[in-house]
Amino acid sequence: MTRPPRRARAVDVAAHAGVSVATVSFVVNGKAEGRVSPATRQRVLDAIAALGYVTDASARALATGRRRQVALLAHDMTNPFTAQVAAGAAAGIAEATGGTGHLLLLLGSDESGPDVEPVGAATVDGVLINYPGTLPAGRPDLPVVHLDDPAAGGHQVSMDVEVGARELARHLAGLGHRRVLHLGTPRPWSTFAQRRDAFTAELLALAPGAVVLDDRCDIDLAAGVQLAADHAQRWLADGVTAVVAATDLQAIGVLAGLAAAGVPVPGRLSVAAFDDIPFAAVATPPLTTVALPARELGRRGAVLLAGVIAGDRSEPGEPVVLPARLVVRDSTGPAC
Amino acid sequence: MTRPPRRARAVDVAAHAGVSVATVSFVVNGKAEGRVSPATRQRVLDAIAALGYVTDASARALATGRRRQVALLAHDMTNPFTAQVAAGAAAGIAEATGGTGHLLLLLGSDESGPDVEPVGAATVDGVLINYPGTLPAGRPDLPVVHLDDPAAGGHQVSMDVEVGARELARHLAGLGHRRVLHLGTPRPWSTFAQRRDAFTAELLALAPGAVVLDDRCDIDLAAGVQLAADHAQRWLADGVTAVVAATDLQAIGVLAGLAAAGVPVPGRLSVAAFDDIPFAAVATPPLTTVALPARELGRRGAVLLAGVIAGDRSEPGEPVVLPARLVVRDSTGPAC
DNA sequence: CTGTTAGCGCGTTCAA
DNA sequence: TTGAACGCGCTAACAG
Repeated sequence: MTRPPRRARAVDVAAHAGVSVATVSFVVNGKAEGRVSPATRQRVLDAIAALGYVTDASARALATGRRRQVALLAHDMTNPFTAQVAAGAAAGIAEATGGTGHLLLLLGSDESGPDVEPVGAATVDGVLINYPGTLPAGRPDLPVVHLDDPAAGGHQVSMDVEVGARELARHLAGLGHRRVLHLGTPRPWSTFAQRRDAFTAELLALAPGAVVLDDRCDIDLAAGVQLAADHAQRWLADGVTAVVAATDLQAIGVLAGLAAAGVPVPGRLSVAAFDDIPFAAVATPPLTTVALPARELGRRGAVLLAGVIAGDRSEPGEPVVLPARLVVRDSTGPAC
Repeated sequence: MTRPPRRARAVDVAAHAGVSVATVSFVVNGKAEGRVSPATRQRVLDAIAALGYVTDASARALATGRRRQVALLAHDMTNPFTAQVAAGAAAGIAEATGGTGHLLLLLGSDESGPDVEPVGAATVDGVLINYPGTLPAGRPDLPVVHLDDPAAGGHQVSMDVEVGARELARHLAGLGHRRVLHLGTPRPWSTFAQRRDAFTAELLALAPGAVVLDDRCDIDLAAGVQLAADHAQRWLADGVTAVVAATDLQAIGVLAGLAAAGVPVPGRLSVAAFDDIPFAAVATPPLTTVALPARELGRRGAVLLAGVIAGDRSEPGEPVVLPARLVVRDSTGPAC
């Protein structure tokens, strides 16, 4: 058993400061108040600095039962939206624990979906879930916060996707669009169903004769490009004047595919989507999209999770719903 | 001290199977061969399944000295290139440890830079570094692998950025460009310096009278847009016919800024860069860029790190250098 | 082939 | 105000 060379341990600090390990523990954990004299405390602090002592996370976890780690489960962190959620979650964790404390652990950085084994192994105190999957059994009461999954029970923070979808429907209806293609995804996420349903309902309400057709492709650039290249002519033949994608990534791909196919946007076809990732603003043409606060989603989720872990609120309160709003840019125009 | 309700422990499994904890430990860790009879082994396996037992990661880490976690230090995983590196690293870790084992821990998901505290706290067995920063003291011999940092010592995997840069120089020189603007970054990364120097050297070698001007901006879309909007006219006035950015992100921003300013690309100005993130292919016009294998960089780095941790090779061998190649698309054309 | 037992480093109760 | 001692769950010598 090769073991890394010894770092300073609490015993060493204790010896160096001429106190017991208990005292060291107290000052390290901020429980010195009324238990350790200021002078002693300082001696311990000096010893810690001198020895470069850092509490061993594993030992502490074993002793306290808290890992100081939380996981963010997502299916693909290569997706800009997910990356923003993660960045927000990291910020939220730092914020909620005072910087020093829990840290963020990303699983499933790939399309293959998260490896949830660590969750079962009690590597984490809680989980932020941003994909519809199942947790490993064996940890039934692990604190969990669902992100952007309105259908999930329990603690959750989501976004007012419906409001945004309706705003988009109004925008398009006002532009005269009556036949729009909705580009969904093969993934059964409740948020996507919600986007589609709210959009459709509002469009039909505003324009009774309107028709919403359906198509779908994976959430990635290449899939969008391919789909548009293959289906653009059919869409046009079907009388479609606008396509609404579930995500910006798909829409940006579609934009590229349409450009390659020589279909003018928004001249011949309007394109809109959801998310407002940074690339949406620099697409050609700049993409009209329902801006979803990804970063804030992650941040709020992390703060909520930290609260649940700390025991602030064990009962799932009102789900947190973040605002979404339509950002009109140049990819949408009057129906032709 | 509130403690989560008890999950099954090794003792429970042992009791359930009518064996000792040692036996349980052996079968759990795959060391049953020649020590535990197949029948006993099966009994233990059944007990594990029945009880839903999962080894506690903290306890195991404390006992073995290995955390089964590695960290990837990066400054912003919101950057598509970084995200790919991370995805590759996750795959590499899984590959090197047989899937069940080390997991990836991302730090510094933000622009603020990584929070290296966990490294000091011995939360990880090794570190993958993708930014020029310092590790916390106190862990002098922690296994480290540098990614895309040719100037770093020790174990490292990088990319043949120089070859790519020279190829780009040849491409541009062949197109008649003699005055090109190099768009660098404020960050002192050795890889960026290398990109610039190799490009410049080759261009001057091919076209003795050529001039490479300098400008710089942060590695993000908005910075590129802003810079182009502000400086495009000056660049043109200076006789610049091509701009080479250190990263695709900057270039894509520049493309958008140029479009807004009404400067035709590649008609009036050619634009090229490094990385080949997925968005480069769908930019308008599609971006000519030096493709850098981000995913493979992460994967190889992880595999190498796993090897170092396992003790396969403690001496930094030949640095791994991955190939880079120029991908010519439509953003570059003849100098005007 | 299987069981016993001593740590791993830290947190915390209890006694001093 | 401080120190001694036990337990967290697991691994791995060492006995048997």
